[in-house]
Amino acid sequence: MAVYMTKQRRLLMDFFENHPDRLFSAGEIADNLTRENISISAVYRNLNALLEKGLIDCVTKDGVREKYYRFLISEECRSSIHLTCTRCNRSFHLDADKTDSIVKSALKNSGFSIDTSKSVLYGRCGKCK
Amino acid sequence: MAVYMTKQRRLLMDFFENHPDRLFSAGEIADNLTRENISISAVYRNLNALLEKGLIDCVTKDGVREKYYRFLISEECRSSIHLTCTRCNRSFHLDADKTDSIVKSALKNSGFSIDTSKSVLYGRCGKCK
DNA sequence: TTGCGTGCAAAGGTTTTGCATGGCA
DNA sequence: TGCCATGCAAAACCTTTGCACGCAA
Repeated sequence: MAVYMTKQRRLLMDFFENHPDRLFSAGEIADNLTRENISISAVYRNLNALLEKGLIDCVTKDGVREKYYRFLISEECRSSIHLTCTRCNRSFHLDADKTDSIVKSALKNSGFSIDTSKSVLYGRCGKCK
Repeated sequence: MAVYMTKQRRLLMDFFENHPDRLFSAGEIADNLTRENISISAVYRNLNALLEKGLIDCVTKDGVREKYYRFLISEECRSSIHLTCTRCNRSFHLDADKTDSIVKSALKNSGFSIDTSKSVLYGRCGKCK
């Protein structure tokens, strides 16, 4: 299936590239792009397209109904457990070796294999404490 | 504020007591109780009441809009990071000292203080592998 | 009897979808 | 030109809320 690079998809990808360290809901993204002529349905369709391609990922926040999206750039991003600040929505990463030791420990103790790309730990970052 | 033990609240508490190790969405709970005469709004209102009393907790699953609820029995349940199987929805716990070492490590490295009650790691349990 | 909890239906907010049109390759 | 993506509006989905009635204490 061919994929066209439309103005709207470009806008969305630029947006993510310019904000690599935060989570955004579809509504927030749309708000940020209102001046640029993109409909809310195009935002959602492109988010889902980028999700399928693995360029972004999607998490949910506790007690909040919206889904939140985030750009996946680095290998670190894909292989480490995310820390997300419940106040400012910024994302951090647990050390790779710390992540690794958690994964191994869960596997050894209860046979549970953690999917790091789906796992988010919530709390407060240093600035928002 | 007085609290009445109605038939519906009894049903819900019994349901959680009989399924201590899994996550359920409000819809799933309602489906399980269809024979018992309980409305979906009573399910939601009781879930929120139990939440406030701290008898259950509520987490979100990655990329899924529904909220998931779970019975909180033990101290371990409250103080350790949860592992949840994305296939069967069963819940496990990371060791208390493992949890502790993650929390300390995140704090030391990036000043991030993890809220364990809000944090869930996803993956596959031993049986669902 | 008091007032909390219920069922029902409607409203709320987020996300998806159908359809005709627009625009990339 | 072919067909993917868009915009719009409507639908779908999960959750909350208003209201009158029922029922626990």
